[in-house]
Amino acid sequence: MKDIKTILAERSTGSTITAKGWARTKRDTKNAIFVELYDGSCFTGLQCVFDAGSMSEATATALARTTTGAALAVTGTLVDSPAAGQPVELKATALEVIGECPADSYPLQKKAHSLEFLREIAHLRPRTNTIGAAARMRDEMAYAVHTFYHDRGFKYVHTPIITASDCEGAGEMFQTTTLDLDAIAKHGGPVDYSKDFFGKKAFLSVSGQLNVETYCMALGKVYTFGPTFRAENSNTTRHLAEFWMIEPEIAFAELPDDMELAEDFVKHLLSWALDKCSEDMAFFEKRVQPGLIEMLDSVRSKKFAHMTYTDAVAELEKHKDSFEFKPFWGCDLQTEHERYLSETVIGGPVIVTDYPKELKAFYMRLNEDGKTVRAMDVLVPRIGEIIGGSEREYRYDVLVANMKAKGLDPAAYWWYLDLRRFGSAPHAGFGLGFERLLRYVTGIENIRDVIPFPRAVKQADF
RNA sequence: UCCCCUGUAGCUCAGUUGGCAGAGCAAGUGGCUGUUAACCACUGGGUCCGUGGUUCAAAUCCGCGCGGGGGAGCCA
Repeated sequence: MKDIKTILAERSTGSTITAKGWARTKRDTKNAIFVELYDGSCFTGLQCVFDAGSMSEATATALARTTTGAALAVTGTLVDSPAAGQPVELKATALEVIGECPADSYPLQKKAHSLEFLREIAHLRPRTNTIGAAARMRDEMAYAVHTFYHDRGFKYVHTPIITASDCEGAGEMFQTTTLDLDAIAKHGGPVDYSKDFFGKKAFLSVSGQLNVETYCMALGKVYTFGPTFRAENSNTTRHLAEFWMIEPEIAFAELPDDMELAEDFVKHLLSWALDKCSEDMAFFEKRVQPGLIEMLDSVRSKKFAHMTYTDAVAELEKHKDSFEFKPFWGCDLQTEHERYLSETVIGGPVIVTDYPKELKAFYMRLNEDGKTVRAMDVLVPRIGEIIGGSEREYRYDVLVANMKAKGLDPAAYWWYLDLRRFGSAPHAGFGLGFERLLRYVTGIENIRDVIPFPRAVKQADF
């Protein structure tokens, strides 16, 4: 059996085919009944036409049971469509209702639903145009990620999801345990983690970076792409408690190499979306965010601007009246600052580099000035920060000093420090939030609508 | 964690100064010479989020609770 994407692509008119899928809509006229069949293989459905005058009684009965959402098998002849709207259609001769879908209780109707409502029926929402298209785009973008790195000789490394070290202090962590918390609560005594599964405290990973650096120092060019967990109490359209992150790491590389990789990567992903997902992208353009395609197209053809943090702050200080938080050297760039830089100052993507060391993580390479580190953030219009990365500190003594300055115990990072003791080399990498990329590409505002089952504060249903 | 908005039919929302619960879409029925989120007509459909209070009278005003959304912070 061919899926609808194949049927529509082949257009083998005159052939007899059976298509299986679900009814999106049924439209009645006196002489003909139209059923739009979709199977998820592509955005467009297959129009099935039933001749009211010549259909069998069995088909008429099945048609009466056909409602929005019903699972169907339709057999007929593929013909050129006499009407506008679709090049071919299925002139149906037989219809089987595989699974009924009672119209009076089925939550999805042939009308537009709000994304808020659809979140409450996450098990049914992939059947809608918007969420279905987002799901196909998610698949394509994941494939594009692997294609990009594989074609460049990067090795895909699976870093652990469970970790016993508070890696980079990148955020609040979820603790994992097999201890009986109810029993411990009854006793009221201190918790003995030596009796826990790993013999010590364990958490879900907030980043694969530290682990992937070990393989970077062995395989040269590596990346991770996996789930990441942050237990932060944040309730926004761009945060999840469980999200997917891509983290490449390249050996014998410095910050300019890292920036070049990030730019190539973003452009590869945008090109993939625009060139290979045009049908779904056309839907996002039409129904989700008009202007989306032109905006993405301009980004992929434009050289990313570069700017140091110091220059960025100087630029922001010229317009300080337009900000709630007044910018000054040493301040963390607020969302309003980031968007102003990319949207107003540059009018496109901009990479901001060389941030004050106090603002960034311990593993970033210290500059000669002793005040800034070789960090980079890629800022894009509408979204703000989409990539954060840096050249890593590969000098043992400087790294240890950085850790101490940030109140970290070097002994806890003994294996990470070993990378600097044995054959250390400059290396760099970055992290890209996969769902943030999907927000950017699809135009869907809320991050909870670009992941099948969102996990956020007080939200772990389905 | 902080600030703001919001909760009324299956969905999206209106509801005036506190005075009989409304519309569009969806559903059901009928019509329509090929429809494209079809169209036209009719019909059915309500714990006004919950709870306590003010009042002759509360969807409407007040307190508390719960849910949803947006923004900030944190970050990817």
